[in-house]
Amino acid sequence: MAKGLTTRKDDYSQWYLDVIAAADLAEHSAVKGCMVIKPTGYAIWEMIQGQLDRMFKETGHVNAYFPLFIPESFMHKEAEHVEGFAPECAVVTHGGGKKLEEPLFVRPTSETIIWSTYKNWIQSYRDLPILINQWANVVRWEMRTRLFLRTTEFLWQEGHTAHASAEEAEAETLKILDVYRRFAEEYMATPVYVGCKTEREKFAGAVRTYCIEAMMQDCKALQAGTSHNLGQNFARAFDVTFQDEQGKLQHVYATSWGVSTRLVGALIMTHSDDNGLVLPPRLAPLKVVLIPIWKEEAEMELMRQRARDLTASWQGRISFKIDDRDQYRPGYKFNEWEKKGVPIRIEMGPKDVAANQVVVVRRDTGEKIAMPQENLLPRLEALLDEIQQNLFQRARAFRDANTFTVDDYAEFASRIENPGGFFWVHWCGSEACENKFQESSKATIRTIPLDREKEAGACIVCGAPSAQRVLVAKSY
RNA sequence: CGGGGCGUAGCGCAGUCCGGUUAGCGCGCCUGCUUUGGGAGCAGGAGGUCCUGAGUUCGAAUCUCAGCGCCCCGACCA
Repeated sequence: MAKGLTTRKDDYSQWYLDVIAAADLAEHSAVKGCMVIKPTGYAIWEMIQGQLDRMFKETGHVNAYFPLFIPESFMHKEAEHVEGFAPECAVVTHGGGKKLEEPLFVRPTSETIIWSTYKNWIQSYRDLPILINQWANVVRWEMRTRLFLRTTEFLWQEGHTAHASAEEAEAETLKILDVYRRFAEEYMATPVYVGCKTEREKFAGAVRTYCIEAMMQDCKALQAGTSHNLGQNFARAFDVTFQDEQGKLQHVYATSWGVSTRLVGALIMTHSDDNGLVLPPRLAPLKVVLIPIWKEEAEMELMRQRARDLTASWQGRISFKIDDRDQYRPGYKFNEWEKKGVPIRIEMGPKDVAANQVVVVRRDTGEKIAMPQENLLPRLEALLDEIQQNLFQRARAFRDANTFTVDDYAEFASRIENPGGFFWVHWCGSEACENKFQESSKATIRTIPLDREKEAGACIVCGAPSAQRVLVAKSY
């Protein structure tokens, strides 16, 4: 293997794959389009899961689990849904050596199996709301796959809620959108734009789809999470009704929302550099690695002991590791932990022990800081916070520097190709004009923003009146 | 499904055009010694259905035919 990684400048896609290999996150499996998530990569997913799970529970949700298999007839009950998903589904036709009476779809998403179940759970407004999340795997037979960003099978969470009114469902959809935004910004240190998808881009079967969109270091957009207001579509398809307080029978209102292992890909492409993975401290499974250094064998046990003494009080307070392997030299270890994205490395050799200090190295900047050994833990915790903030600010500065406001179509078409980036443009709302964006460069409307000031203008394509700008970019 | 490329050791590759000793190189791995503050050095060693099948030939990694698989570029997508 080459000593260094492919650089982002030379070949961004190859760099992405190199980072995954160097950090030992995942590899291709024997099954086409499916990946093996290795322990180091899975640990990151567990950090993501842990925090999101807390946030879901704080907002009143509970976890449950529904089957992997969905009877074919269920898939066909919601017209738009089946049209959108059927072409990319895996279907089981045989079981126990016999052909099945009815084929079973491997879930591409669980709306249908869940709403067929909710039918039995809901009779009265008193049964509502239902606020359920499930952690699961799903399968979508994609034509082209990329590790973490798009694999045939992937891990995700999907929330499926049931409500008594359209207003309540909309409030839930937006509440989760805000959970996703907070998670992206405060934990992933990834700034996102929040907004609404166009009719063309919305989820198959939804009334409205909201999303968070992030910018990767190649200036392409990545949809990092979606929250759908499903209206009464699935309740109608599965005939799920409830009696309201007036005794009137109504169809139930629904939402669904999800984020996936794609977030690991987002993390990689937001922060990592040409030396490997860079992880935001809050999602780093391992936050500190301590590398004792010795010259002679006699020093080895001494330095190991000093390392254990130094960290004795850290147990249970911070995730750390002492790398005292004797078969590798310090330089090798420095490099290895850099590739793996550990936020803080501590070097401690005989010179440091003599000076009663350690050398602390930041992964985000490479800066080396001498720190006294006394009271080290609080200093490290403060530094982790600082790294977390720095990564967020760095990512936001990058995104802002590559986001442009444009009012002329020719200028847009030229600049989306080179240098690329995010573009705020006026759009009249017609699908014809929406398709036009794609002609120039495969760019699409990523989102109709929620949190930006409205501003009247003229559609950049046709000149018709526009009430606000939308975000256009090339995407993953 | 269209266009391109590739299957040789765990990984990356050379050898294939023009058939011929025991199939080679780098990394990694194992053993030993010397090393250890930014990817160590030396010595020894282990590891191969050359993608599969059939054919041509005295002889096939190499030539022929068929098949399988994977990767990259497009259309589909979290």
